[in-house]
Amino acid sequence: MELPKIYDPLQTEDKWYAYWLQKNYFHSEPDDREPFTIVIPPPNVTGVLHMGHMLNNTIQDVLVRKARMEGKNACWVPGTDHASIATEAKVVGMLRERGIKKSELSRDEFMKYAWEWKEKYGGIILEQLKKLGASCDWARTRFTMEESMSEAVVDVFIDLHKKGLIYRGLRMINWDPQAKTTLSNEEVLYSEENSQLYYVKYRVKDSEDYMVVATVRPETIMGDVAVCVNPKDERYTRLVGKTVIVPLVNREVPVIADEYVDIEFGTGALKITPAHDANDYAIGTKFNLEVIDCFNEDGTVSAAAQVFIGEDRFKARKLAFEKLQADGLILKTENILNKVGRSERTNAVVEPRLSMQWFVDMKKFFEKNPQVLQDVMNDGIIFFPSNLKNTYKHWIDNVRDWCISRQLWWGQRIPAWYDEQGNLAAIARTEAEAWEQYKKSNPGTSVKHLKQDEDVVDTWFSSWLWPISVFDGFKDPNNKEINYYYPTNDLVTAPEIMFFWVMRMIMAGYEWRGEKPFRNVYFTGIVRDKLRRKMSKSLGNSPDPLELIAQYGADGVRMGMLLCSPAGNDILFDEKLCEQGRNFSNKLWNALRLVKGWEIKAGTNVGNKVAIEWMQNKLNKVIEELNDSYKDYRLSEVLMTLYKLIWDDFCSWYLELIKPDYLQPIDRYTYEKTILIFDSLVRLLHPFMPFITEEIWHELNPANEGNSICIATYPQAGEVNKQLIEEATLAFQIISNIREIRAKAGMKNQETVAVFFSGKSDIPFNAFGEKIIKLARLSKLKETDTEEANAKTFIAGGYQFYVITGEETDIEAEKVKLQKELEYTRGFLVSVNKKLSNERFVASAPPQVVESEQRKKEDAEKKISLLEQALSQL
RNA sequence: GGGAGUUUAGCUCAGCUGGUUCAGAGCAUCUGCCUUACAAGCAGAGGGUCACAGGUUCGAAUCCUGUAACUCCCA
Repeated sequence: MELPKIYDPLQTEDKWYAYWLQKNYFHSEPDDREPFTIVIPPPNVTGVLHMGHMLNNTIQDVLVRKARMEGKNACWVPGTDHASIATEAKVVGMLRERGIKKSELSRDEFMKYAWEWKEKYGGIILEQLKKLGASCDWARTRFTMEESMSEAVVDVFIDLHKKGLIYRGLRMINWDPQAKTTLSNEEVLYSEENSQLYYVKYRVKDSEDYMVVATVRPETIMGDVAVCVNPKDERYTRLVGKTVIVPLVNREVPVIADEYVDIEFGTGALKITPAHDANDYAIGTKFNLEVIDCFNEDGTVSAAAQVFIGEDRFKARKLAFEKLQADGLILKTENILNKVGRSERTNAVVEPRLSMQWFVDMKKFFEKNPQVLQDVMNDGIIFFPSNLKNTYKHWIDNVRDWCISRQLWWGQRIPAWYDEQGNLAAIARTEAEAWEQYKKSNPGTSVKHLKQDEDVVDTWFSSWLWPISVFDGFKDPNNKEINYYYPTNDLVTAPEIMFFWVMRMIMAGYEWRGEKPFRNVYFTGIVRDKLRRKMSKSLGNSPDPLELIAQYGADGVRMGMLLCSPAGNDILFDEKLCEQGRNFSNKLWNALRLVKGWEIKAGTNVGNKVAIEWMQNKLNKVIEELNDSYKDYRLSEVLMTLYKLIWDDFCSWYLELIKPDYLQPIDRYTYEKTILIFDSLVRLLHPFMPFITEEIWHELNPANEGNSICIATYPQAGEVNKQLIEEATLAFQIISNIREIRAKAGMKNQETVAVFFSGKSDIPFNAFGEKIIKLARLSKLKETDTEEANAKTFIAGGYQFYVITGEETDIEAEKVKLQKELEYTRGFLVSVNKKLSNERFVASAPPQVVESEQRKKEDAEKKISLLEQALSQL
């Protein structure tokens, strides 16, 4: 059978993925083995795979595949979240295309369309993950809006309310007066616009004095309840505590002082309109001020404003200005640039508006569950990288209550019920239950109907339950699965959602399971482009992952992503990285071609034993290093180490060492050992490059037919013969030195060269003598006690080598070279001696360090004497 | 405005509790090779005042202080 010269991932990847699914390797059921669990950070159902997902899921797959090979019961639970805002926007868009307006639909009708949309498009991203090779247990796929998970959400709401951890309160929201809907922060676009700044006189009561207040929104003057200045502002000290008269409505309001006010901006005096500005609202609350809402929901002036009633807010601005001017209260106007927020959908200027919302009382929650902070701080839950612990603490220390209601339909509807006047009547799952509750506390009520809250809960209010709810831990808190899989092992996610999601999962874990949801949290970086811009759809700077996979193979892309993505660091994505991954695949493939191309003859080539043993020892040594890196989740380091092991040690050294001459067969012993080594290498690499390793693993051994590398054993480190590794390193150094000399002398590859050596060292290289002759293409390698004339020389491992290139040696150049090395080594010796003669060093440095300095000294002295000898003989 | 973080080769990054095996890796660059596994390759080479300025120490990329630039989070 002929293997093609270039590896083609398209040929293998789909084939093996189908095979794995068919064999059900990724499915997990509780059993006696140690569990290894990861729950996927559920991607948004509206999403398509982007580079962030690629990175994140590749990392999870590496961890899961390794655990599976280690014999653990690996379970990776996939799923999606319902993303209320994004999905609702998509559904509205779909309806618009069909000529349907959301406002024409009932809630139930809308939900039908939404589910239709979800069924059609909601699974795309999961299918894409399969292309990447993700070894999820697909039978466990969950969705945050499915019935049982939604029930958990509602129950949790009710439970928190009972515990007094949920309350209803006012909050400033972004209101779109054109669409008459609330907007999330993400749906508001801010831009710099030209505005007028009006300087308005507010008369001081019972005085000829007045204050000047600068505002861009004179139409909100009717809602003013105070004027605020900075306490440090000496211009106004005399006025603090006095009363001023609000123009247009002649309301008497106090002058108050608060640090918040910027002395530099405008006149340093700020009018306080709690109903129409979030900061003003905060100050209003602090000073216990009245709230006067002077707009209706369509942006017209309300009756509460007293004047301009019914006029549009922009018209009212003009009218207010004219009236103020007529009253002689305008000092001046000024053109300024300020940030104006507009609705992403209607482009209407967003109106800050107070509205009743549901909140989770975070402070109380943390008081009840102090482990949420403590367990992270004392590494009960370990963060990678650990410096993110600071950020986590900072967040918790400065937490604000979590607003969980959203003015949308797509999501779990809030289980709150109101009477006809809009008073809260009950918190209950169903109308019947609500009714029963209400009647119990209000016997003989005249209320006829209860109405459920129109809002839904925040999507994060579903996601924070994810590690528990995917195992039905709410429905059935003591079931076999939750007891087995929870707490999960690793969570892999982006640092941006540490607060939105990670912290809240930890909260939920302690509140309802009394236990953390996961042991380790690995924070990936943000994928950026070469210009350090975040990859985003709107910038169009994100490559299509599926196209990348088509071009470089999933293995190539996985490797490209992981090669330079240390935990927590941003990764600057460059297609070149995938190219490197593809090239590596090809390298592996060609190593296979070489090995598979050999004709095998019986017997043992004793000369290869040293190479085989070296490679086995090197392998053991590297496995230890890999384990260390894995322990700290340094996956890019693991991958780089494997890359070098395979490319440099295995391909460049080992295969060249044992490779028979052209068209010559290989001995069975060497062949079999090589297959075993190769087998270990692909098993080590499998978590990173699952497809090509599966393909090669099958090619290496016909006995693997019907089996899979997915469940093959992960290689264990054996003992390491350090001496042998040192000998090999020296031999390779010698070879490289000779090659360099050959290259400089312009020798042809076929030409051989004679090499002599003298000197002694603790590290012998004779075991590799034959191999040096082979790889450096020598005619002979002999010890000598006389000086070889007309030779190029070098020193390695305490030996002096003479390479007879046949070329006239430039003695002067040779002298300069040796002199330079001699000087460097002498300088080195001086610094080492300085250290060793320093009593404080010898006394205070650890003995190991002193010992190694001693060794350095001896080596340097030896080298100096060799160099001096060589120089004197030139 | 408050907080956190980053700054090491042209690029992306390692460098754990200070000690010339600590100044590294990969990519890129340069030179020479189409040597029948691989030109998506082989063999070699060059490249850094470890952001800047002070300090602690026998010794600092590593610890401390300050400065500058950038990034992120919150307001």
